[in-house]
Amino acid sequence: MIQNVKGTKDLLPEAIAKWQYIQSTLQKISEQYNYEEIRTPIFEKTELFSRSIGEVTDIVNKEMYSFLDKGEESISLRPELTASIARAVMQHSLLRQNPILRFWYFGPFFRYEQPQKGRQRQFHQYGAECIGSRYPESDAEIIALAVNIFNSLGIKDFKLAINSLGNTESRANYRETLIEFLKENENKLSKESQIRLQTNPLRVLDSKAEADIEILNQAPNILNFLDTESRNHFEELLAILDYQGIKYEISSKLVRGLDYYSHTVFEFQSHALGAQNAMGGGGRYDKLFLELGGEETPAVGLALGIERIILIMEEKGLFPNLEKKLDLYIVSLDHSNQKYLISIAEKLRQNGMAVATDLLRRSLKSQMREANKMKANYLIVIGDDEIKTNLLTIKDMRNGEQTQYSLNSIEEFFKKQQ
RNA sequence: GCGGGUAUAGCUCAGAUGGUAGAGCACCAGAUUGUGGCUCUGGUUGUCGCGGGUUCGAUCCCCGUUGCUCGCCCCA
Repeated sequence: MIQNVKGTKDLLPEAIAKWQYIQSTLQKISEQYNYEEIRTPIFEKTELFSRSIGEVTDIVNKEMYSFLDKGEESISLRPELTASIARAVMQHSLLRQNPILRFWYFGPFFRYEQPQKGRQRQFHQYGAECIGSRYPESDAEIIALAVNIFNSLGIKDFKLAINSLGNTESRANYRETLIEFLKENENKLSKESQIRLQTNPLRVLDSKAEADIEILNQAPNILNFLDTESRNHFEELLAILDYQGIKYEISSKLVRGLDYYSHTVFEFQSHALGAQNAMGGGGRYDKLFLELGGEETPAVGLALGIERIILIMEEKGLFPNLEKKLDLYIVSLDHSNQKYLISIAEKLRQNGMAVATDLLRRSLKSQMREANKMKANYLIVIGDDEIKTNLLTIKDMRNGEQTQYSLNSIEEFFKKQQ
């Protein structure tokens, strides 16, 4: 039997109810913050991602689904959306019409990795991007948006880790000092970290190897290298968060994997997840537009992992009762009445009711069982008596009460119910 | 790319020192041929992941392989 591709999942109807619940919350909160939905293509030219995310990052190096199309052009399934949004903003000159843009998105993303808990090859992200402001108010808005989403979903048990990488200059200064420090301790570092020392030294800070952590405790702190501008930005942001009562933890070793971040970086972490404890994260990317060949444009963004949020919500029992109820099930005693039954079902659907009927010519008992299983509120019975008298028997499935009505008065009856 | 665990009915799982398999749930039908839920009765479903080896005989032992899963790396 042909099976789904490794790292992908089918979303069966039971799961869909949860997804719709989450999506409607995401849309509602996004709109409250005046963010507008944006949808860009599932695939882009590979170059867009390699230039933005960074050539040496794992995402670009080994995790992208890339292929040559029939025009011999290298195409990649999107591993994230920030680059696509930047591309769309530049391509349509959106900033000429509006100095500030607020977008949100929801959709599938693709990375070729070994699947494990909370990590798939096709996964889904919600994200928000605030483009055009260099001020910390925009960082704070993005963070508050995320906090509000978690609140609305009932997720309370999480940690907001926050750090500043500073601007290009202070980041470069720190990088040099860090390399010097790491080289002194190179032989004590893990193999992974020794490699990263060459390719992307800042990310050595992220290492989870115990030996590395001990060494890193002695490492220079990035926050001591922020210049005045960078420090002001960070402190102003923290002051806004304090004022809003948003709790955070400054973690000077938080360095996110994408190259384009500068100044603020942050991550939402939860213990409910396994090893993949980040349920969302983001940061400021003031240099991204420049890297992509556009004008320098300050921006800050955020992404949440939907599968991880669902894992947390399932574990904590945060989903409300999402059971769907059916308005009405129509049963017939004799299959020769099918045409009549169908015409009544159609009529009531046109009045806005959700109506189901039996398609297997089953016994009355079986039809009733199915109506019960579908949680139908009402049942209409059609038999010879009903046809003779031109009345319909309607039963309230919740209390078992049964009455007879003409078709017209049934329509009236259901109008009142709605 | 690397390491651990695991694979038996649609689902969750039992099983025997090797003699070709069960339970619960689900599903279907029935319990006064015009009435569901609770209860009761009956019923359907498996190449015991796949390939090879040992054996009179393998779902069980051995080897290989694949899927799933958890972890490393990295990320959401």
